[in-house]
Amino acid sequence: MTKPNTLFKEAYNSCLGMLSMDASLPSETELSARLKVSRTTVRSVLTAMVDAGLLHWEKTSKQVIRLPVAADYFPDSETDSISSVIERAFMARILSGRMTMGDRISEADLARDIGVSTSAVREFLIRFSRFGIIEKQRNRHWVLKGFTEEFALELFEVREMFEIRSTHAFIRLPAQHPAWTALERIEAEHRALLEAIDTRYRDFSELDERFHRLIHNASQNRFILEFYEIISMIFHYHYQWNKAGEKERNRVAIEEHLRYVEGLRSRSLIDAEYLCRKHLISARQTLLTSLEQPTPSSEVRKRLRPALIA
Amino acid sequence: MTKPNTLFKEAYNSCLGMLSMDASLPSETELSARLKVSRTTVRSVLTAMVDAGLLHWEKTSKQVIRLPVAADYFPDSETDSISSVIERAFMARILSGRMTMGDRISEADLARDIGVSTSAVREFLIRFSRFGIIEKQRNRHWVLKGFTEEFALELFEVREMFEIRSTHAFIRLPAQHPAWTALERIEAEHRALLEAIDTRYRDFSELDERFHRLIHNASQNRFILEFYEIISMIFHYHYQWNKAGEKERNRVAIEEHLRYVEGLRSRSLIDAEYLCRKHLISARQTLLTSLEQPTPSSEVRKRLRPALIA
DNA sequence: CCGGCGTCTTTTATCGTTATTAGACATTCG
DNA sequence: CGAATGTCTAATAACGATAAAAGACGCCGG
Repeated sequence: MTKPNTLFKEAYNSCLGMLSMDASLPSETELSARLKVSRTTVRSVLTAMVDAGLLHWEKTSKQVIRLPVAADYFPDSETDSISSVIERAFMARILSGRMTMGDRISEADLARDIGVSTSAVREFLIRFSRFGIIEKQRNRHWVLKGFTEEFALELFEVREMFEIRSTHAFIRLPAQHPAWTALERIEAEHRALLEAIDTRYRDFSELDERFHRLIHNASQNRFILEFYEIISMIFHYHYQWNKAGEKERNRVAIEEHLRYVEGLRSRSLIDAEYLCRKHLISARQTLLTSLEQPTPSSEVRKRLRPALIA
Repeated sequence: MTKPNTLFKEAYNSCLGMLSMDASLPSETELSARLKVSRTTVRSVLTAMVDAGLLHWEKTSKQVIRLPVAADYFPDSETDSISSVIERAFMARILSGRMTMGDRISEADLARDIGVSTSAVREFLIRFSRFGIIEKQRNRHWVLKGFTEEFALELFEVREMFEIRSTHAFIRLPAQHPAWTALERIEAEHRALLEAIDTRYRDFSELDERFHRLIHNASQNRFILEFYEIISMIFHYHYQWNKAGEKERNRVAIEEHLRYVEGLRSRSLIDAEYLCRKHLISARQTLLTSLEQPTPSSEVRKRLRPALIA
C-alpha cells in the first residue's frame, strides 16, 4: 500500500451530509473551501458520488438524485490517518500501564503490533518526542521516560508559568478585543453545563480545552501555544483513561473556571493570578491522584482500543 | 544507498588517535564504552585497522604495527550523519536570507538540492518543527514562519521566564552540590578568556552555552532543558553567521556573566534575578540587531557552505 | 564464575517507489 | 472578464527493502 485515501473518505463522508433534495451542491471551489481539501479531492468525491448513484453531475450542475443512507458512508476506521491510529495505539500502551519507565521502545515492534510500516512509526515517534515522554540517542533505541509523577510536576511547573503570563496578557487586552466576548460565551457555556452537570459532565473536557486555549492565545507566543498542545494531548488521553470521580471532579473544575473568569473580568492582576493558581493546583492534584492507580478498568480499556486486548 | 557507515568512520578516526607504539589497545568492551559505539562497530573498526596494516589483532592481543598518518583518516565530510548535513544546509538557507517569511518549503526540492532522499528531509523537518520556525498542516506543504524579530521576542520572553526560574532553583542548591564547584570552574574560564579576549574571543560561544546550560540544569525540568536546546541551536548558527562586532559583544557578555555569577553566589534572589535579566536583555538586543541585517558577508557564507554559493 | 571474545538475531537509518493530494495553468461559460 | 471547470504537473504520505549498528547468547580461559 502507498498513500491511503483517508482524506478522500473523510471528505466524502462529510460531503454526504451536505446533500439535500431541494438544493444542489455549490461550486467545486466553494466545496473545496468548505471541506478544507483541494479541488482535486473534491472532484474525486463528486465522481464517486456519481458512481454511487447519488448525484447527477455535469459541469456546473450538480443534481442530487437520492439522499445518502448509512451504507453510503465509509466506516470511521477508514477515515483516520495512519498517524492518528499510531498515536492512539501508542497512548493506549502507555496509559494501560503495560509499559513502565525505562522500557525500550522498538520501532519495528510497534510497527508490527499496530500493523503499519516502520517509517510511519518512526515519524510518529519523532513528532511525539517533543512531549518529553520518550527519548532516544543517535543510533540507539527509544526509551520510555514515562508518564510519571515527575513528569506531571514538571509539566505543571511550566504550565503555571505560562498560564499566569497569558493571564496577564489577557487582562491587558483592550475592552473591545474579541477575546472578551469569546470569554463571555465560554462563561455562559460553563453555566449551562453546570446546570445539567448530572447528564452532561462528559462535555467538560472539550470546554476545558477551549477555555484554556482562549487564555493562552492572548500570550501571542508560539512557544506558549505550542506547549499548550502538550497539555492538551495529555489531558485528552488522561480523560479517556481515568473516569474515577469524573462528575464531581468536573463540577469542581467548572466552578473554579467561573471564579477564574470573574478574576479576569475584574482586570485585577492579583485576583486573576490567584484564581488561576488555585485552579491549576487542583488540576495538578487530579492528574497526580490518577497517576497513582495506573491501570484503568478493563471496561475503559476495551472501549478505547479493542485490537490490543486480545 | 542504504544506512551509511558514518558512525563506523567516526569511530575509526577516533580510534586512530588512541594508537601508540608502546601500549596495546584495551578490550573490545572497553573500546566500545570509550568510543560510545557498540562492540559490533568496534570489531569493524579493528578489522579495518588490520586491513590497513595498522594493527596485529588476534583475540585479546592488539599490537600496533605502525602509527597512523593523515591519509589513514576518513575525511570529515564522510563522518557527518545525513541529518546533520541536512540541518546545516537548511540553516544556511534560512540565515542567508534567500528565503523569506511565508515561503513554501518543498521536501522534494530540499532533498534534490542537498542530495539526500525525501524521507531524510521529511524526518528532519518534523524534528526541526519544534523550534517554531517552520510549520505545516496535514497534507500540505511546510511554510517558513521565519527567523524574524517576532520570533526572537517570543523566544526571549520564554527564555527569561525559564532562566529566572532556573536561577532561583540554582540558588536553593545546597552548598555542597557539585553545581557550585562547576560554577567556580566556569567563572575561572571566563576570567581567563577575558584576559586573552583579543585572540580567543571566538571561544566564547561554547563557554556561553555551557554556562547557561549549567544554570538551567538546576531547574530539573525537562521542558526547560528542552527549550534550552532551541536557544542553543539558534545561537549556534547565529554566531556562525553574524560576526559583526563579535569581539566587543563577547567581551561585554563575559562581564555580564561574571556579575551574574556573583549574584548567584551571593544567594540573593533579587540580585541574581536582576543580573540575569540584565544579561538576557542585552543578549536579546544582540540578536535583534543582527536580524536587521540578514545577509551575511560573502566571506562568511563561503566558509560555511561552499556548495551552495556556485 | 566473570570478564572477554565469537557468532547470530534484531533493530535502526537510510533509500527508492507509488497512489493520493495539492496546486498551477489553460479553457470555457454565463 | 471573472468565476467555474478541465487538465496537467509536482509534491506529499505512505510503503518495503537493505546495509549498518546494536544487542543477545553462549563459550572459553584464568
